[in-house]
Amino acid sequence: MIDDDLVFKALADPTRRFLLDLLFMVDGRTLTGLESELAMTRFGVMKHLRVLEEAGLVITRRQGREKLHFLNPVPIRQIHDRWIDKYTEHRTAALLDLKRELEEGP
Amino acid sequence: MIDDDLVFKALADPTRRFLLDLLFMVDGRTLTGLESELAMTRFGVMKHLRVLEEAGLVITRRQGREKLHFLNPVPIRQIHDRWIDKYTEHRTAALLDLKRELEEGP
DNA sequence: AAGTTACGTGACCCATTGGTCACATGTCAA
DNA sequence: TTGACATGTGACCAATGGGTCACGTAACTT
Repeated sequence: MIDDDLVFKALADPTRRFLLDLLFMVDGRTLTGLESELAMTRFGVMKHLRVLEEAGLVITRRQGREKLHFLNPVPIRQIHDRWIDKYTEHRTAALLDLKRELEEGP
Repeated sequence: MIDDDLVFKALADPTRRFLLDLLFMVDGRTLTGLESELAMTRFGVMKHLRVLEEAGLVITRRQGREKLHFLNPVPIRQIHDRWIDKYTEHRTAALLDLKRELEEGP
């Protein structure tokens, strides 16, 4: 009941979700590299990355004077498993596939 | 980029997550019924349910003077699909199964 | 050694949010 | 129709959180 709070709080901000999107596309990026994609100061980005790291959504590795950031998908999967049991999983996924199909057209 | 923000903001609060847990166990509950399980005023619970409803995580149906609340798992599944692609899904799920097994013991 | 690059810390300001209360509306039962 | 029950609204207060800045440390380069 404690550490999952960090995960949800971390995901609550759109900037942090965008950072996860960036890492989802290209993993192992550096702070200044990520900063260049955002309309924000380096300090703001650093704060957000720190929140993501403390939540376990981002894993870091130091390399010289650089700090590399990697996306960790495990907490995301845990969110899924909390409110979707194995029986309704197929149903929900099928519903979403149908929804996407209808929105995208033929 | 707009309505998914409501979902994540809604999930950011522990009380609201607990409300989802309650609905995950017993669906279709009423406001006063949910209030009795929380150490909070009815107004606080009402506010939280409103946030969940606007996010689409809870679907409601009026029945006389009562308002029934149901859990909607679709947005949860969408979160999952955003950062876990189909290729790493099995790997992540297997990793979590292993983690649970180790924590629960033999 | 000196300059440059990359990351880090603490304090500060403004906006948002969780929670409560006084008050109000609608609905069922006798 | 009177009273009890279930839900709603608006204002209000304290606390949290996003963003910036001045300043500081560590590492690569020449």
